[in-house]
Amino acid sequence: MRADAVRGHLDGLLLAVLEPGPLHGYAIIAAVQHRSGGALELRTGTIYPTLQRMERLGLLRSSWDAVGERRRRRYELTDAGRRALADERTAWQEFTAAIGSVLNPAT
Amino acid sequence: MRADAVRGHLDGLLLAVLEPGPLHGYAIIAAVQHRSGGALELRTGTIYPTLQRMERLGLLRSSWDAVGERRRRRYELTDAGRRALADERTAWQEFTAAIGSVLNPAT
DNA sequence: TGGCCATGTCTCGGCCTCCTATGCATTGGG
DNA sequence: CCCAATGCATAGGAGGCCGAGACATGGCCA
Repeated sequence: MRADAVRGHLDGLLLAVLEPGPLHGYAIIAAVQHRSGGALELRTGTIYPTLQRMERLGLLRSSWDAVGERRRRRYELTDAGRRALADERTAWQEFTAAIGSVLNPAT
Repeated sequence: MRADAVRGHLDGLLLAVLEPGPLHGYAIIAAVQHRSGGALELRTGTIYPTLQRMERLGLLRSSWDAVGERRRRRYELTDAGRRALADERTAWQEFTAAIGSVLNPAT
């Protein structure tokens, strides 16, 4: 599948994989890949700016997580993020219904 | 719904509405809007360059259709276009399965 | 012990694709 | 008589993801 097919749905993906609990960037990529059955391979150049933007919007909260000398940034959902995730799920339903009914008309 | 949400799926939409028979540009927009239940409103600035590109690719064939003094360009699928439509439908299934399983995990 | 790969975060430029705005022509209605 | 709807077309702009690369740590293996 074209890797950039996630365009417009990236926020929902990130919110969804963060729903069960906090993750850091690399783990987010792995979680998306795992939950999509290997189909979606996000790039670091894609998600880091997006995570920062989502934090600016108040959907995520981040903190540094020290693992020995190594540090990694741990992202977790805010309440606004959970609401945004619900909205993304609704929008996804409407989106697939709209495109799907054009692509495969019921008639 | 965000109007530019069709990004990446526009070709499939156009191929799909042309499947039953030839249409001209304005009618294509109306067909997409109708079949999507009013959710998808494409713009002329979006579809005309796309139709030209798809014709260059051999997916469509066009001819001038005279209605009195007015002329309009009638687009129809080629065999390659029908194959491309089948591919788009397969890709759509894989796409929705991938995003959907991340957004709403079975577990 | 030295090097390489995996892990991990981050930035910048580029490009694809769709949008907005605009122009132009014909036809019909108020 | 003018404006709206129909109809085609182009140009410029912008958003969002990608590719490439920089940089640092830690583990493995020769």
